[in-house]
Amino acid sequence: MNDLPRPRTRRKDTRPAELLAAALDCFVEKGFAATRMEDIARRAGVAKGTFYLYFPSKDAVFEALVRETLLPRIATLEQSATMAGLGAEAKLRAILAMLGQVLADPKLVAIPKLVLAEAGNFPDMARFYRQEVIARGQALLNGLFREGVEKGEFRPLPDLDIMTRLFMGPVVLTALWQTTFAPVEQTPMPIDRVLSTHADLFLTAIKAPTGTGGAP
Amino acid sequence: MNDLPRPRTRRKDTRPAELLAAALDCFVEKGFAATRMEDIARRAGVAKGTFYLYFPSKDAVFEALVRETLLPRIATLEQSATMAGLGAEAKLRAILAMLGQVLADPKLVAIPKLVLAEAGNFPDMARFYRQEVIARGQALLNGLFREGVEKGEFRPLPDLDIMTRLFMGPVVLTALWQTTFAPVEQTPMPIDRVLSTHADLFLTAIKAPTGTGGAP
Amino acid sequence: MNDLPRPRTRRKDTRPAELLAAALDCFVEKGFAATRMEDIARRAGVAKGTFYLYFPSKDAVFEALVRETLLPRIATLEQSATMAGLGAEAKLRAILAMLGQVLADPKLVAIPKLVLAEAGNFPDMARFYRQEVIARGQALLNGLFREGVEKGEFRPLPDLDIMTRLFMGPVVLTALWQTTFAPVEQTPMPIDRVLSTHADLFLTAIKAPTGTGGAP
Amino acid sequence: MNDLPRPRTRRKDTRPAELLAAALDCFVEKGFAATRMEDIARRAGVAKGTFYLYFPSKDAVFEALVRETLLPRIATLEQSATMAGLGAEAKLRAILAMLGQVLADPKLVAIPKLVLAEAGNFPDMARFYRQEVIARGQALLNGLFREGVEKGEFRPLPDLDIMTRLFMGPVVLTALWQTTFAPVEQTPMPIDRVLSTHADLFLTAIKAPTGTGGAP
DNA sequence: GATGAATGAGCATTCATTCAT
DNA sequence: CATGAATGAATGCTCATTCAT
Repeated sequence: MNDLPRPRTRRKDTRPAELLAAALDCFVEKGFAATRMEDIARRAGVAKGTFYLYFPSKDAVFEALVRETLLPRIATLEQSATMAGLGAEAKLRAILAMLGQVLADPKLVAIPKLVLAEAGNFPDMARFYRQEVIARGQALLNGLFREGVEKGEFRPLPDLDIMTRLFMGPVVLTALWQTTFAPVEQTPMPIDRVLSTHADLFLTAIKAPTGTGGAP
Repeated sequence: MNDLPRPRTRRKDTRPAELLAAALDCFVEKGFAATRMEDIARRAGVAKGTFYLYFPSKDAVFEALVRETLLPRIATLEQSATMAGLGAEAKLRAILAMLGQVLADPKLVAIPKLVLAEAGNFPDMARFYRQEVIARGQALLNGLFREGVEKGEFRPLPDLDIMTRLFMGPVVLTALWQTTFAPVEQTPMPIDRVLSTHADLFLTAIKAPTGTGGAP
Repeated sequence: MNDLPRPRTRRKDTRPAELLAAALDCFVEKGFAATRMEDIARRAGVAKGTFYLYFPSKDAVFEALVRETLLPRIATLEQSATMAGLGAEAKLRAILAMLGQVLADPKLVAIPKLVLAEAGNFPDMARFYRQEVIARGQALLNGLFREGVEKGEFRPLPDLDIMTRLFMGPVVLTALWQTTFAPVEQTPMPIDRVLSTHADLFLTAIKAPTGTGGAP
Repeated sequence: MNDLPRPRTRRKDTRPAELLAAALDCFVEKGFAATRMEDIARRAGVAKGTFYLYFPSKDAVFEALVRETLLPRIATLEQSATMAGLGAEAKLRAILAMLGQVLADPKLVAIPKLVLAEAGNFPDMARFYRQEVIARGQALLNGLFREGVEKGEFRPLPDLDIMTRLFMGPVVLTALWQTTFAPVEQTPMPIDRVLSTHADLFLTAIKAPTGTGGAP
């Protein structure tokens, strides 16, 4: 059909990103295993062989995808946690708001899901994700909870790790929902309301009793 | 040749279950795509061809697996919710305890994860899971929350669906953790403590204020 | 064309030999690298996949070919050398005659040539050939030369290894000729005459002077 | 980027030779099939595309290699045979000495071996080699044997072609050894001793009986 | 001339599925 | 019923060759 041999455009520098984007699209649609190299190539508008000029194997594409896409995101999150103005509560709410934005972007949510789905076949990547993404997120949140407790914002919290997990639970559930059922759903999940309700409930439960104010 | 005379037990009736069990084992270990029919057959102790006497295709095995394994579990959960003695709180705690037991069994948690991972390739199954598992679970929990509110146990809850999601968040997170990182982890997650802390926090936040004022 | 789906004959035991024969044919015709698995399969009258039921890889076919075909031949040679009746000369002539028969069979000569051609890409096989074929041949011939010297048949021979090489030289040349140029040649090389002339010349040169001295 | 300004020496004339040299290196190391155009190009210090400015295809490189490298060598040999001073024996020994030098150079021996290995895939080249190299060598040697017989140096030799082959046998064997097993061998073959012993034996066998002449 | 990014036909290998026994 | 040898479409990857720069 496409008789014209396609201009064979030369753009060594932008190619990797284009290819990763195409790969992500495919992985999101069909999963890693069901995606053929040719799918990715075609979607990127190049020939099959071109892919191998930039990535040595199908696995490598996946790893690059995780590395390139997740790391910057985490860094952003860490920075924003530091800069935030005042209380731990405010910071937690800010983080939840940010996560809400991530959750709204199907492509971004897709990557963690891919990692989960393929963890068994890519143990190295699971480890990488565990250490570079989850561990850093945990440290960030643990720190905020500790800060809140120390400043008297929160009541004493016996196990920070558990708090972190409970805090992230609804985020994870929402992420999964978005990637799995949202396409088939008629009424979309109101991400922001879920997360803000979560913040309200969760903070209510851990906040130090306010003006418990015994009078003299 | 046939050293062990392998009684070739005519157990046409138990076969499907055995095959499904073998399939589950394989899927859990290597994922759906990476599991070969031969793996399943060998694990079940039958020949490759035998499989096709009971299931028409690899996909069919997967679907049967989900159907057969999840439905009974849900039924159990629904029943237990009905029978439970008294308050909504008690029922919610009981459900959480049950889920804790499910979470402790790697095989059981594996199935939802498989569904998630393969939802893209098996839209029918995703729909099935959405309707038969999730929807029913949602209805169950929504009912309990409504009951709690009506009986005055809980304070007014504007959006029951959201409550249900927040309630399930930590359960989902734990499930994912168990199937994905637990194998690589040195210190296991204390499922029960996570869930009981969750119950405490969550219920604290939604319970109706107790000593409401009391007049002298 | 072949609409009838071919009876899918079952013959697990004869297959490997058939496949090796087909592979040898192909390798002889086109060399190892230029032979496609499909060529071999088609020539053996099976489907491509069937090959992998019996050999794990293309390389493995080659190795099996060398092992299966050469070893028995060497064993035969060794035995015949032992049994031979009397003098070293007679045994050497007998060996040459045997080799002449091998040389007349294009398939048999083809294997050593393949080994030579692919030695660079299959160092293991080169080593195997060096040790199992050449070393054993050398030992055999060295022994015969030593025997001849000790019995007074031959004059003292300072370096047996060199004798062995000189003895084998014309055999090797002939082998190469057969596999390389014979197909393109109009007048075939008279193998037997070459070898018998070789025997005459070579033995003339190493035989102990007969009428040793004797004074009148 | 282009750190070394690589003078881009306009040496259009020396290029082909350089490329052939690089190609030979590669072919020797890995064989024809396993050598990639990129290997050759890199070794020659040029870009892949540059190769195609000088040779139309990979096959062409091979053919050029054989043509360019072998022909001069043969010419040298022919000349030296003519010029040599006196007897046929001396000339034969001289030729053997020359061949010994060729045999000591791995690169030179590699070419005939490549021809042998690829004869099946390059019938034209095989024919070329047969006619331009082998036939001329045969003619040369046949001539020397005839000369020796006519001059009474050698005893009558019924079939000169066969003599030539027997004469070349050990040379061929040595060549093969050098290219195939020498790299893996601990004790190298003493080429010169093999060839000089060969000369001694062979000439002993064909020389006319010397002054057998008992006087009356 | 020289480059090297791009191409796509080609090949080894895998695996779900079939069917003669 | 059960088997497992046979099948062949499908897929990841390679590499000779082209051509815009």
